[in-house]
Formats: sequence, C-alpha cells, structure tokens
Amino acid sequence: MTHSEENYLKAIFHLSRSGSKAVSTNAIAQQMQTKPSSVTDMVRRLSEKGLVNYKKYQGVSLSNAGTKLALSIIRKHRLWEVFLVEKLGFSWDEVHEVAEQLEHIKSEKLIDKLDELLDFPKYDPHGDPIPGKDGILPAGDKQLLSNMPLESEGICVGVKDSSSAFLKFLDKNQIALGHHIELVDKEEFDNSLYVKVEGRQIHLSHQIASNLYVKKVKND
Amino acid sequence: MTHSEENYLKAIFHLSRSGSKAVSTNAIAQQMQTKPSSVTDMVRRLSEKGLVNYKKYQGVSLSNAGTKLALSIIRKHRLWEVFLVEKLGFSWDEVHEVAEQLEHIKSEKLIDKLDELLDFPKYDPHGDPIPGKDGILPAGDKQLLSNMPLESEGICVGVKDSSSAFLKFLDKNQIALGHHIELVDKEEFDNSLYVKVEGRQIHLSHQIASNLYVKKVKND
DNA sequence: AGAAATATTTAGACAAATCTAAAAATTTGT
DNA sequence: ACAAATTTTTAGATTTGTCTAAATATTTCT
Repeated sequence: MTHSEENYLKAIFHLSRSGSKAVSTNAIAQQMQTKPSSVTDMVRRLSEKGLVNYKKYQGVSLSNAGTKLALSIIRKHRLWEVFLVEKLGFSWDEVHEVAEQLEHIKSEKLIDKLDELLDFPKYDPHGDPIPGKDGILPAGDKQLLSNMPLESEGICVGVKDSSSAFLKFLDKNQIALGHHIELVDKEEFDNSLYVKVEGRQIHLSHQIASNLYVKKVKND
Repeated sequence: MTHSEENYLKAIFHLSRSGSKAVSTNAIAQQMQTKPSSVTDMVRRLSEKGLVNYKKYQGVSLSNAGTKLALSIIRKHRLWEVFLVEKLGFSWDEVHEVAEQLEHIKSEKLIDKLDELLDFPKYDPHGDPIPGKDGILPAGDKQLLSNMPLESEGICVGVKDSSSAFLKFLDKNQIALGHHIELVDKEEFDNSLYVKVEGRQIHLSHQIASNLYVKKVKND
C-alpha cells in the first residue's frame, strides 16, 4: 500500500459515509485536490487489488478489504491526533496535517503501544470515534453534523470551533446545545445542508455543519 | 525533500563520518541496498540542489546545507528512537525500522515538542548522540567502535547487545570495560576492524564492532 | 607502461502517480 | 426525444526513483 492508495481509500470511505453509496470520480477528485483523470487511474488500480468495487461510469465503493484498510488508517490518524493534543500540547486545529503524515507509518506494534500510552481513547480531539483494532467503528454517539447521513436526527451537543464569531452565529440562528436537529437534504454543489432545528428549517454551509457536534437519536 | 533524498543524505553523512572524506558511488549503493547507477542519478540530483559536492568519478561529499539537513534527519531519527523506548516500551533492537519511517515526518513543532516530552535527551537508546536543534552534533564521548574514525583511540565503556553469547565472546578475547582500544585499520570488504586492545592486535567483525561502545580519548 | 580488473557513468526501460487535451458516455432541459 | 451540458474515461506526456546492460574511466598488477 502506497501513501497515495491509502489516501484514496480514506477519501472514498469518508465520501460514502456522508453521501450515497457509490462515490463519483468527480467527488473523489474534489476531495483529493486532484483531477478526475487521475482518480480514474488510481481507482482502476485499487479495483485490481480488490479494494474497491468499480464499474466504468458507475462510481466507486469500498470492498470489505478496502473498508477494513480505510478503518485502520483512520484509527491511526485519530490515535495520533490524540497523542499530539494530549502528550505534545498541540491544539485541535494544528493536529490534522501532521496526523495525515503519521497515519501512514507502518508498524502494528507502534499503534498498539500508542493506544495503550493514551489509555485506549474512544474519541479523537474533534469528537470523532476511533475505530478499534478489530476494525469496528464505534457507533459514535457524537458526530459532526456534516458527517450525519441524510434524514437522520440528533441533538446538538457541542462545537468544534469555539471562536466567538462562530458562537455568535449560532446564537443569531437560534441554535443552542440541546436543540433537536434533523438533516433534511444536502446540496451536492457546496456540501451545504438543509436542516430542521427544533422544527424550523434553515440552510447551513458546510463550514458551519463541520463545526457542530450532534448526538444521534435515530436511524443510521 | 523526498524520503529518498533524505535517505541518501543520511547515508552519505554516515559514510563520510566513518571513512574518508569523499564517498564513493559504490559505497553508497551498498549502504542503500541499491545499484551504483541509481546512486549516480540521485547524486546528480542532489548536486543540482546544492546539497552535495560531486564531480564525476571523484566521489561525493555533503555541502554545508546538506550536512545541516542530514543532521536534522538524524536528530529526528534518534529522538523517535528515544520515544519508542522510553514511552512505548520498545526494546533497542526493535526501534530502528520504525524510526526510519518516523524520521521523515515534516513538522518542526512536532519534533520540538517531542524533544520536550522526552526531557531533551542527549543520547539515543544505542548511545549515539542526538544532534541539537541548532544542527550541532555533540562530541559524543560515547560511540560505537564501528563508527570510530581510523587511527582513533578510546576506552571500552559499554555494550549494545548484552546477550550472554556476546559477553562470553568478549571474555574469551580478553576485552573488558575500561580497556584501551585503538582502531588500526578497516577491512573494506566486510567492514571488519583491526584493533589493538590494550596493545594486543586482534581482528573484529563488523557485528562485534557495532555492539561495543567506546569513549574517545584522542583524535577526531 | 599496458593489460586486467574494478568502479562509475550513460543509455534506455519501467512503474507509480500525476497532468492536459480530446473522446466517449451519461445526464439534463426543453 | 434529442441536443446541450456535464461527467468520466482514454491517450499521451512528465517526474521520481529505480533497474539492466553497455560504455567509459580509473586503479591495480606484473
């Protein structure tokens, strides 16, 4: 597995969580900051290795083997994030790009020992659940609004960005902790969301949605 | 800087420490487990970047910029080794290959914070000195016999491999802590060494020499 | 010094990962 | 339904890092 292959698997995993089943070439290209033609090449290679299911023009989805690999990379990424914050004093907004590098280190022992050092954390600094060694992603009673599946419902339980600008925005839009949120629809173009907050429908940008934590109450 | 470029710089650094000034293409190829022709290609590229001084058929040496870079990579490598042993409970013989990966992570803050977490160690688990942030490699009063320059002299101060087999060998050859050791000559072919122990000349394999720590008393 | 052995470089090829430009398939709009 | 717009794939090129085989330079030996 090359770094690039691992990054593609991760991108496909994230896209198929927060959207439809099969992921489009274009969506992957956008996520990976690359060209659709490059995606086609890579997806073909991943398909030959049995990591994704791919039919020309039909989109991509992870195979079981691919899902397992993607989860192991996400596990590494999130454990390293915890390490950076807990042990090295990084703040949550500094950890991502370093974790992007660390997640590709190959050593099972390393990651097991790191897990132990960190006292087997369940969530990363952003509140995202850490997949287990067994490849199982815990339900994650807390997740970003931007990661919720369509038509699911939850309770607002926290923010990722705690800047006053963001908190002021929430206030102005009458969104507060404890409020009920339902994800009605998703805008393909800019990943913005149509949600109902306490029954009142509003439109939230992706940036807003990716800074709001929600505790799931229904569906999957 | 790619991983490969960094590895070449490191190899050239190590070879020019424990040998003559200019390093041969062949020596690098052997160290890197690759072909001389590949070395020529890479060395030319490093030369274009101003990291090495290179003249066809004349061997290679690091420029000031190259030396600085090599030291920063070695610093990272050795700090990670300390981390693996001190914080994650690895034994000294397990750390090298993982540190080979970790040394390429790019984040100045990461390595500074790691240094701090480890309480600014001076030596790695093998007794090798850790270069400072300023790019200065401490004198290293302790080093492996295999890393000593030709004709230098020292006192035997420790072993890296503490297995009974190794200690028995030392005993049989009348090598003990506190003994005076002089490096007389080096066998190109297998990196074995001709040394004088307390004035008595003997021949030691590279494996032996890379498990014996010596404290320098003369030369450089 | 000149031949033989050794070390080094050149030439040409390949795989991975990417790009641009053009072709083909699919979706959309009226 | 069918032309237009969009998405996706193909074709061909580029860069990095590697290889093999052949050519060239250097060193060694007598």
